[in-house]
Amino acid sequence: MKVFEELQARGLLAQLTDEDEIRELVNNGKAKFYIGFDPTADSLHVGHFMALCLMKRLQMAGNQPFALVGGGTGMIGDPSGRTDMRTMMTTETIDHNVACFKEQMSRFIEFGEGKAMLVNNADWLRNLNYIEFLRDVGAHFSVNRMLTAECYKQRMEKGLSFLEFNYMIMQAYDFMELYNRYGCNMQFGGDDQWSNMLAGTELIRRKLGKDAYAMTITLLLNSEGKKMGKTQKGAVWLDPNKTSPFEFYQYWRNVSDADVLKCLRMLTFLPIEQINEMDHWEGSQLNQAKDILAYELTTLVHGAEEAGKAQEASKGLFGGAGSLADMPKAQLLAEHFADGKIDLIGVLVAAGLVQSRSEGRRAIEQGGVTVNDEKVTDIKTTYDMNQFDGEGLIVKRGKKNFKKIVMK
RNA sequence: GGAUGGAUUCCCGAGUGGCCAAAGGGGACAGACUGUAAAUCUGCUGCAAAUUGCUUCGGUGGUUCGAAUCCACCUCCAUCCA
Repeated sequence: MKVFEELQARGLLAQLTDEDEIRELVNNGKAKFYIGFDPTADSLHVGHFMALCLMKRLQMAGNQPFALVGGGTGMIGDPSGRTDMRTMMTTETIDHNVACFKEQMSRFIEFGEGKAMLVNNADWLRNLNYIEFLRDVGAHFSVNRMLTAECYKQRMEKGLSFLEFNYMIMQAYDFMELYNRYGCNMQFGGDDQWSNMLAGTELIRRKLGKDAYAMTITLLLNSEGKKMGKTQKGAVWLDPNKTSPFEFYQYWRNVSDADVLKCLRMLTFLPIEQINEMDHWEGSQLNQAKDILAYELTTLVHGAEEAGKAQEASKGLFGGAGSLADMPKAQLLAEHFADGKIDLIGVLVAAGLVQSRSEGRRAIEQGGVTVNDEKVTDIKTTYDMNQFDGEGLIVKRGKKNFKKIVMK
């Protein structure tokens, strides 16, 4: 199976400008394509991960990828798929985020001579001359047409600033710039980028009279139609300091039944045949599929060692077997104690298991807290300092939040 | 620049002088049931030294014994006119 068919079989492809042409180039390793990443935070997240995997797959098939970080477009903010305005970031923040992106990306993609290339659109966007740019590029865009683009629809309700309205033009200009500089004639990206990408192919056709292609990958939505990789606390990050390997593992371990196979297909590098086998799995057997998914993804992002630890810790806590050595820990300091004692609420707060003492009180009163597997319902329970010596205590809030508490 | 409507807790949204830490819904969290899933049911959802106290209804000042609610000014948003 060639790479294009592989992508198709995994359900990754959403929209294409010219299927035959793209298949031809991609399958023969002749494509030069780019994917853009706007530095909206100081770490990549799961959405970016899909795009990076796509890059990797295509690179393995001999194509040349360009990873474009948006040091310039980040100054504008993409209105696509948003109902509210993006907060404006300072140049310092953007540059910092760009640096973080670069570092994380180089762990997934091989950069270097003849391999993948990393470019930053700040290099050509930040110094544009307004008047020249308007005459040169702006003249080729019809506002009437832009307004009909899907990515602006939602914003027509809530309001759209002129700043953000220009985002599409910037992205189109990027595409043309990469075409001119490197002969890059393909752009891939998330499906929400479709109209921005089309703007690029059209600009290239009008300005240069050349053909360029665009292809989008399916957005990873869960069975409820929400973007995956987001939790209530925010995105699932690839940076281990923002989302620990254990949390990362748990996120995928907990996806709903309806989404496991889709995630395996779209996110992992397991052979498609092997995944199709799992299609017959039902009921509790699907639990195994979730374990495979979680392990595979954690390995890809954090390495086999961390994935193994996360898996062991999970089994220890949920399955009985396995090791508890690598479960999340929290340390208490002497200053947490008064007269050598600390109450349970204080422990919960200090360990970060609850946000406030009120929340801790509630959790205990509702029977949601266990210490070393024993339910504690008295909010006045206190502990001595020496109880946290050695192995310490395992404190659990709810079914899935726990920490091993030890003394510093 | 002009006219009108609006800003309430994580989100939507009720509340137009005291009975308001603020209805209802969603989400989140906890419990039961389960397979670390979904669905369902129950509880809970500002903070704390916790039958009490403190801080909160865009901002600042004012009226009042008392303000989310009334007044003034300001900021932001939407719609229409230019």
